[in-house]
Amino acid sequence: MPTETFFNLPEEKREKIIQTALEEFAQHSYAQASISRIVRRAGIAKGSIYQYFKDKKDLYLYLIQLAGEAKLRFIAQEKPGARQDFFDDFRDLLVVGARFNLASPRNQLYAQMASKMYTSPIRDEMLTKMKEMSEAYIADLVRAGQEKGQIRTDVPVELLTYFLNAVMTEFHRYLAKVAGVDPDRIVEPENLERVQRLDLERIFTDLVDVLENGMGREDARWSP
Amino acid sequence: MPTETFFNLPEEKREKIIQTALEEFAQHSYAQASISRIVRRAGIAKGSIYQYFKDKKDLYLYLIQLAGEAKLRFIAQEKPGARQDFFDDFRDLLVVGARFNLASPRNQLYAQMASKMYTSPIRDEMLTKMKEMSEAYIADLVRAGQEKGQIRTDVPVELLTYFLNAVMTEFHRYLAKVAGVDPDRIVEPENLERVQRLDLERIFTDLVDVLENGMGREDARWSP
Amino acid sequence: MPTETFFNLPEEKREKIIQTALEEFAQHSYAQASISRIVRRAGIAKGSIYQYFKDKKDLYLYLIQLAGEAKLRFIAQEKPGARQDFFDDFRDLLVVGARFNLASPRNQLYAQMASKMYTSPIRDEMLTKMKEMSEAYIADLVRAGQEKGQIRTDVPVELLTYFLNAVMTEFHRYLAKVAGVDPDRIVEPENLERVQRLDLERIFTDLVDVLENGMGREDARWSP
Amino acid sequence: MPTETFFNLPEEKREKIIQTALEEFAQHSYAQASISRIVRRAGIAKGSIYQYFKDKKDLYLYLIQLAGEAKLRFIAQEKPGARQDFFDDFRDLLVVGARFNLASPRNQLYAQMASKMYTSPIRDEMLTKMKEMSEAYIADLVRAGQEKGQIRTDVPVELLTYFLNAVMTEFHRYLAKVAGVDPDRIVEPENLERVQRLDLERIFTDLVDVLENGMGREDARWSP
DNA sequence: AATGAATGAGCGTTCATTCAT
DNA sequence: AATGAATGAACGCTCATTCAT
Repeated sequence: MPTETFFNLPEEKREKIIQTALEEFAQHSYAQASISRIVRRAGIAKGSIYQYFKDKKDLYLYLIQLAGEAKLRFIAQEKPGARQDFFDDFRDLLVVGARFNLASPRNQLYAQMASKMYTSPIRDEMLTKMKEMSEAYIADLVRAGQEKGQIRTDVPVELLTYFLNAVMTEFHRYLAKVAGVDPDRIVEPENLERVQRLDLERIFTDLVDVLENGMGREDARWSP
Repeated sequence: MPTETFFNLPEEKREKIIQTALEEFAQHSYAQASISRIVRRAGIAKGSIYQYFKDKKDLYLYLIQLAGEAKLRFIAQEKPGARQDFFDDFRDLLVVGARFNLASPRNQLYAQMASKMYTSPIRDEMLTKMKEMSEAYIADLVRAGQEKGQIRTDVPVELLTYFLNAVMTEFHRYLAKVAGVDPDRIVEPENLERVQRLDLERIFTDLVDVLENGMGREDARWSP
Repeated sequence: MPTETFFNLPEEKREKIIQTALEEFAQHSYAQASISRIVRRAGIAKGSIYQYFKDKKDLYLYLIQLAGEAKLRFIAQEKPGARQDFFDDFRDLLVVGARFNLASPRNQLYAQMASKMYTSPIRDEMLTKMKEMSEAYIADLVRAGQEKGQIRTDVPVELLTYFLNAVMTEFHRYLAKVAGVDPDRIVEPENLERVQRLDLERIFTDLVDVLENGMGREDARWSP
Repeated sequence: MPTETFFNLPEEKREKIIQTALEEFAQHSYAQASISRIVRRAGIAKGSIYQYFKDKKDLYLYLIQLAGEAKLRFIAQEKPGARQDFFDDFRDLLVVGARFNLASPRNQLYAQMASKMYTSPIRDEMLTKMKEMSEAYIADLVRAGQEKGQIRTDVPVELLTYFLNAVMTEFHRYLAKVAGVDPDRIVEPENLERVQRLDLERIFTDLVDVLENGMGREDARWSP
């Protein structure tokens, strides 16, 4: 995590550094990301970055953390309270997640950083914990859904959780695919716009419908 | 592709090189994978690797090709012919895929290499073709399933394809999870064994059941 | 061209680097010149040279530029203004050129770098321009000489230009020869001294006399 | 010099090796010339070249020697015996030299190899001797010319020798220039043709006329 | 606190040459 | 005699990190 020095920096400078670093790490893999490029583009001295962060890894982890926090904050704020129906809730989750990503270019960067969590070459306790938390959250939802009698109980909860996870993880690729956009260049404004123009409501509805029929309790399915 | 020289090498040496290179490239991203490390661990001279392969990229592509071939060969041999039912076929696909991965540590490496196909920083005709083929293969299956009246037609085929893709892509993570194993260390023999001890039949059956109910045609569902 | 960093270096260090690099590039062809050798002999870290110059080519071009500038500065300072007679002017050119080369070992290095201009494997705009300028300069002199009626017009101007060029290009070999010195080791102080002790005035006079009789207008020749 | 083994080779193979090596060394500087490329293009084993030549240098020197010999043989055969007039003789020398170069692509390669003699990075006794011989040859001609009263004696013989040398050395550049051809690509057939189409007779006549007036004895000049 | 010069291990790649067969 | 695999030093260059000011 950053040093005290970093937090004493004038807001603007701190922001510039974060923005630049986000762009760098979103665009490149951890190993390919270049500290030199970051300081050059942020207009600060090479040595300074090491006054703010212990090393490359430290900066990287901080960005992921920031991303996670931003996402959580957004969700806490935007997500309607839990409703009665699991699938409605899950749909809300997807909607809010997508809205987060599309809300601003910065959020797209956050989204990309957050997704690195799962494939990062860095072994780190914090990452592990975040990963576990997000998986546990889904698992809890599923379990609650089962208890409310909305989710079938004849397959293990882990399987269903994995299912939902897979769906969420790969979702942005689907959107990119449908929008005809390179999934790795989704941050670029024109690509972002294209995705925003999709009929997301419709897509979500279909998606959740598939899930509902696959995962829902027998008698809950296809009753008109 | 490798030089003639490489194929003239004694089996054992060739094998050592491939094994070492597979481990290196499976463990690291393309950019991070180190030729120096490979030769050091394979016990050959730095110059030698360049007698066998044009350059790093050449070696990398060869490994992916090897992986693809091995997988195809396995599938051709093990997969029962197409049956009447889409979901039975898809289940076969998963079963055979998983059996391939678990058949040997080498196959696990192959599987990891093959999966790089989708995220490789290398733009190469062969890779592109392989990727397209595998995506088209799933889409074709889905379309055929719809024609046979086994798959619902009220959601776009792309959505269903994406679904299946997500399931396949993330599947090995699920197995690792259930087996209580670090997904990135699945190659290690003891981890491999743990996964092998899972009741794969049961897992597959459940998984496909979920899919069948989510994706199948209305009247095909839940018929006892 | 060098980075700002380079110019911020303490004079002495900068000088050491330039001197070492000049020696390396003067002694070897571009391809054979070794950055490793330069840094070793200059006593700096390998990475440092890349803080000062973009790459090998950048360093090389800088040295040539330095050489060109030094020579021009010297000429501007030492050369008497144009006189009436072409051959007097050309003699001046030779005199000043030779004086430049012999003024210091450094200048000898400069002279060697400058001469690389003509045979460099590097295609570079600056080099091309310098080459063209120097060729055009001679051609202009010749044409002016013809207009003033001092140079014969019955042979093509290109032939005469080539003549003068050949004379200038090979001149330093002649001096070396007469001084009994290896032309490739002219930079070494003792060799330099030997050449400096030659009766240059006499040599120039003879040389220009030959040229004047060969190239001058008929009636201008041998008039006592 | 080559080993006995080399001379025992079938004519055709030996020829192939020489031709390929000539092309390589003519096209690249000594350091840039690549043994690997030579053996690849000559279709022989890497090790073989070292059965024929001690090392790269040995091969290189042999090629220069071959070139020198070929040129001498050509001259001995084609050059009219010494005539009365020095300048006629020198003109013959140029004519025969040019004819040699243009006689065949192979001769162009020889010519380029021979010219490397003067700028070679290799210090070798043979080279030194060849260089000295060719300089001495010119010097002898000049001295004889003076004795016959055809060359002025009021400037040192070395100066005149240097003059003629410069003229000969730089001559091919002049031809290339006039023919509008890159001097470094003169070997290529189309460029060779362009040079061949020049009015060489006229060029030689002009050139020697300039020399004659510049170097000839006073009373020999401009007598119609 | 900020600077930016210095460092040196490491990279992929090339090459002439050697050596076992 | 011929082969071609093996070698390893050397190259230009990059990089995260350190350190003196």
